[in-house]
Amino acid sequence: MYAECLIEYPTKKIDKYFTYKIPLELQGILKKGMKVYIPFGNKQIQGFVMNIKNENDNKYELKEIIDIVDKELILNDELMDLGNYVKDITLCPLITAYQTMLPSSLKISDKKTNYNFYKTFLILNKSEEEIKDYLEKYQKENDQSRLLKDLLNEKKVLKSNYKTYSINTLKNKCLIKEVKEQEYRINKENNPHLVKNILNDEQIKAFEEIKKTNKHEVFLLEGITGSGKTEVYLNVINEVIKKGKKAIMLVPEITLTMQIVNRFYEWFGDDVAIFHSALSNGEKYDEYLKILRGKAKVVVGTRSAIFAPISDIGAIIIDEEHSDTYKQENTPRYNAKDIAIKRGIYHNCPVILGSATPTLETKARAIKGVYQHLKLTKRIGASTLPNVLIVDMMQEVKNKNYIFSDLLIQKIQENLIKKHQTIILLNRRGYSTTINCSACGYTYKCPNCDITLTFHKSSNNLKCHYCGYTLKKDDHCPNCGEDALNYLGLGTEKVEMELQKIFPNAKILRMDQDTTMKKGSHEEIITKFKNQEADILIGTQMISKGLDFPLVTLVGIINADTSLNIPDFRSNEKTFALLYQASGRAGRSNYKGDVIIQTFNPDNYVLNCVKENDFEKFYQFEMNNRRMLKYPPYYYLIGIKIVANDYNLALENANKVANYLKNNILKEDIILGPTTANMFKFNNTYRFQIVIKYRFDDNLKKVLKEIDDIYLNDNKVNLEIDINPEHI
DNA sequence: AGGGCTTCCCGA
DNA sequence: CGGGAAGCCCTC
Repeated sequence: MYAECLIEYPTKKIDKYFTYKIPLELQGILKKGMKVYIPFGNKQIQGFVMNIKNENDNKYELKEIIDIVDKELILNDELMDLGNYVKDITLCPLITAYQTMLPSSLKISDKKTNYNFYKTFLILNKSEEEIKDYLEKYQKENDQSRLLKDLLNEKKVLKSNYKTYSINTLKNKCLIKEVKEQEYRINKENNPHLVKNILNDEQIKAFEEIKKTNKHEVFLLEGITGSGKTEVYLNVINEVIKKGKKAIMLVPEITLTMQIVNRFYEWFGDDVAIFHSALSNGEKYDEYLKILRGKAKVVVGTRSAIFAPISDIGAIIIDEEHSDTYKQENTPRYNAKDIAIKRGIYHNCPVILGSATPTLETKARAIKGVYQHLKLTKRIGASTLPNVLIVDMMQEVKNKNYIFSDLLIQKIQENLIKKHQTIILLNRRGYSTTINCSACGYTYKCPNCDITLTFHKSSNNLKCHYCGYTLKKDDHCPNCGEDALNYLGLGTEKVEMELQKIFPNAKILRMDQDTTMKKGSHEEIITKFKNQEADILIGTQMISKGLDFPLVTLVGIINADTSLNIPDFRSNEKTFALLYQASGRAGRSNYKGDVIIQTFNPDNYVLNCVKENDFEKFYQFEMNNRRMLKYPPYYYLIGIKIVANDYNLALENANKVANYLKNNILKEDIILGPTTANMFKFNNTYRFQIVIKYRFDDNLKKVLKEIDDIYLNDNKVNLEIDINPEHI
């Protein structure tokens, strides 16, 4: 017997099968879809079994498979096929597709404990009698005996309450062992107070439509912020479970979505498995096995959870479907929405895309009838949509208001008096975005990347937000030595300091990448704010998503222009979604909410659509732009990046690629570029970009593969092909 | 990917 | 002629 294997190295150069002999003792046990240890060249690596066959048509002597990595870890036929699909739509090496599906860790010893989603407990590993005997002989009163006595009384104790030394000693004597339990796990039994909210007529209608379907169908659940989409999901999944089937629910980012995850635990308790990249390898492995063994009926997770190895899928839900986190930005560059639909077809089950601000592609398909369009137009309960005001910062600057407008200050003041809470959004971290010298014009720039360094006052450092380069700031200009450094631009850190100056008694929290470095700090900040331990929360876009703070009645958006000015075809769409979502944080209870948008472009159409809370109007406007500029959903896009350490080499090859495309693809296809890519110089590599816009071209993928092959053996020039890119 | 083998270029 | 770097090729 022989096995055809893929090699663990993710390179297109060796993206082919290697045949190995299956030793007798593994025959019958080894299955396709398993990982194995194999000799390769002069070392031992991992392989992935694609096929098992009786005949060997190779002429040379074959090597033998050494062992199976994990007998339980095996990919089923659906997922084996899905790997080929991922390769086909993203042009990645096949092994990369399987590596994304399987938990990366294979060694259970890899487990990291004490991660915030889990707690580690200790239990006895011997009978109570044996422990009592041991204690009698031991005769000492210390941490070790205390631990054993506690265990006799309580059966299970928290590891963190005891000294590591005592634990290790007792573990070595095989008297105790460790078990890990999920911290957030709420069993149905322990939680009899589950409140199933009563659905309103729109929610019922949406739920009934989805429930009714007995075939694969894609639904767009378009519901304004606060309209109760989650309750619809919960009911759908409940129905799926009743039928003996299972469900996958994708969320954009789990740390920011714990409120939703907790709601899932309330409904489904132990039937829920969570899956996301912040889990340690050991934890991922555990959750994966739980799913594989059929112990999980609902998988909640981020992008890669779409590959969860469950059979009998009854529904796939993608919450906040417009979120760009569903597109993977490195190989394999897949979009979880495509995988969801592929799996939906396989399992003959509905796929539900939910959002208040769906992508234009999704909305257009819903309007065309490709997807079934369900709408939630009313906020649940007594809450109403907030009142949005636009403030012209051009006028404010004349009054020397560079950061906060008079109106925003006044509203914050009122809120402080009323003991209501305020959220301030600024989509840029750090203190100031640029430092320059007014004497000689010197600007601090990253030596590796083509951007200015952002100043972080708390650490007195200048940081590159691309590559992480850090530099200590000098007191004087490093170029001319003058004491003339200017701080330009604005970040969350500065907003926090300035606001504290204006309101010295207000309690202010800041949430951005710099304050959430530690695991669990997201949760900590959110919980503090929710418990009203602070009056004002300042943050970047991470505070705009899905959070529900009943007492927030004011949202201030500082410099709404930043995201409008990003040179990307989606910048309008992203801006609308960000501001609309942020606005949705205001007035989620009985109090009427206010949103203040500060901008230098008060007449901007997108901002005015936000002001009017009118997604429909925005949609019409932006569809028109996209049609005229030939962008999705009217045209498909392909992005090709040409990357090299040398500027000229990159440019030269970018031109070569463009020429090759011109000669080989349809005349109707549009080729843009080569131009410098978005992060033109990044980590000392130069990046050029070509964009293809096309409508119908069956031959295109073949041409892309050809180009890809040309650069296979070039180790100076790298190609990155992104099919249906999220950003260009 | 990574190791080994070949080639090629330059100083002596 | 020799050494070292760069390129090329192979791995079941």
